[in-house]
Amino acid sequence: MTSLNKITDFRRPVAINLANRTAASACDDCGARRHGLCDALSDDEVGFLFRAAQRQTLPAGTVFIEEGEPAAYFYNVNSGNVRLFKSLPDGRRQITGFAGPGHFLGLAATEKNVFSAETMEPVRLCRFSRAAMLSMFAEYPILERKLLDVAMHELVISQQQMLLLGRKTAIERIASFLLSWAERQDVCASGALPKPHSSLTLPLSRTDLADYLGLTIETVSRSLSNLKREGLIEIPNIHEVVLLRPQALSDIAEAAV
Amino acid sequence: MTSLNKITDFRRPVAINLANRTAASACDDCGARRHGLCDALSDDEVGFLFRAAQRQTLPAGTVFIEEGEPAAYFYNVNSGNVRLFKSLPDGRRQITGFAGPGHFLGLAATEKNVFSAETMEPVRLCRFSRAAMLSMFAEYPILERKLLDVAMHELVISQQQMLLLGRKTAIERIASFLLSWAERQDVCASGALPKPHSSLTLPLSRTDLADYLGLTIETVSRSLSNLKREGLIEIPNIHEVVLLRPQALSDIAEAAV
DNA sequence: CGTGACATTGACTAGTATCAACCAAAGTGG
DNA sequence: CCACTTTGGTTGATACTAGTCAATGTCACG
Repeated sequence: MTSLNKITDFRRPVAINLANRTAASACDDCGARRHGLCDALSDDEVGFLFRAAQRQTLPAGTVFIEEGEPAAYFYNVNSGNVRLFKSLPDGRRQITGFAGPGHFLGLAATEKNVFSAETMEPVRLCRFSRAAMLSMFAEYPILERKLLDVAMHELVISQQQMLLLGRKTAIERIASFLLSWAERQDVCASGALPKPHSSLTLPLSRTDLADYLGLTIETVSRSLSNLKREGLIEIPNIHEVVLLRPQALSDIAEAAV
Repeated sequence: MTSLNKITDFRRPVAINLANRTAASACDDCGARRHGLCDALSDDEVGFLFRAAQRQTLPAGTVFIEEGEPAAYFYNVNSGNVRLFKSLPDGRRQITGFAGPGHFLGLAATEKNVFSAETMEPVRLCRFSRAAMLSMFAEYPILERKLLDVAMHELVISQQQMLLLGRKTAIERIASFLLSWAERQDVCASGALPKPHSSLTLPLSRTDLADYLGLTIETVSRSLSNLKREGLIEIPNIHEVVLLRPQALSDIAEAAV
């Protein structure tokens, strides 16, 4: 079914040497194989990507895209989480989003990067040069279609976030975040509320949360404490939150009247 | 300017096709013919679009896309300006952007509209059904690529706006807005500041401005007054602002240290 | 067991929202 | 043509949310 022989006949580009693995099997082990761009592709198509990509493994806290620098590469996250952000000269920071396995980075890139990206934990990713992207588009137009889908989805998220940042109160922002994060984690049915007592893991620090929601860490902490005091959530530990009354959270998040 | 410039170059020699003369000449008069999607197309291609489109003329204040309603159509603005926004049940509103001639609407659409659109003045637009869009994509894949560019540019804008809404003070938001609006108006070289005394027209009410910048009309008014008092701007009348010291405005907008 | 990083809580402040008065321009109708 | 109303904008007084500054708490780690 797949033309593995042909694929492995070709010489691989530099990057990390994956020794005696074939492209397809290497990608099979990848956290992104069934997500995002790669999910749109067949095994031999993904093999093409594999050969076009340079694979990288980065330690936590690495800034691998820097706002203002020439935008040389596109990235696809294989494992680990990444924060995307913009900064002001005086240090104020706004996190514009998070990217996990399968997420494609570089959509909002012009000649210069317009945002920065930093690993939140050890991260593996595939890196593509501009030229590689070109040839991939030429070879597999479906990628373009897929990227358009991704971009449109990003736009939807962005607009939600603009509403949150521009018009919601602190407690509403926290409630909104908890619900959206639960959805992201559960991949539950669209629109459905997470079931009560569903526990979610926050790989984010309070600082990240604050910079994502346009608040300070103190306000984030206080808001979470309020929700706890009101019995809407439980906080077993710093990186875990249990949603006790998702409906009540939703009422707060959407400012139900 | 737009993101994938190097990848997507749509300029083509203009070829007059007699078969589509009607369409081509009709579109020639259109404010959008040399912008956005239509700019990517030759005359006969645009003729195809012309036949696929339903043309509408709407009075000021018409909400023609409503958040939550089934997303049946895509739109291309021909003349006039449109505001895009999201609302909370209690009436709070966040304007997520404005669309003028040549702007394509519907990028952030899933099955349901995720935002609303309202005409700010009399508006003419081309309306496409979902089916029409699909057939257009099939016929002219270049459209998809162009849409990707548009979407990517929108993403860049969105991220800037998130930084503004999440982290900037009132006065910084106003300064940022004035500069970006001047750029939009002048279509000046990227990064260049508008020259002093360049006058800009704001077709927006203070309410629109407030809902776009995540402020109240009072704060907008006060911030403008402050800038006037400090001699950075002049306000000949409600809908006109003269930038006296763009550099000073820029220092405020970007929080220069 | 001490140290440092991160989180929570408290006291106070600042910036923006709210409420209200006032103003100017643009209708509207006698 | 001129009062009267309406609409949108500005300005002032006050309230309140979230920010700032500071002390305390918690946990992981050497």
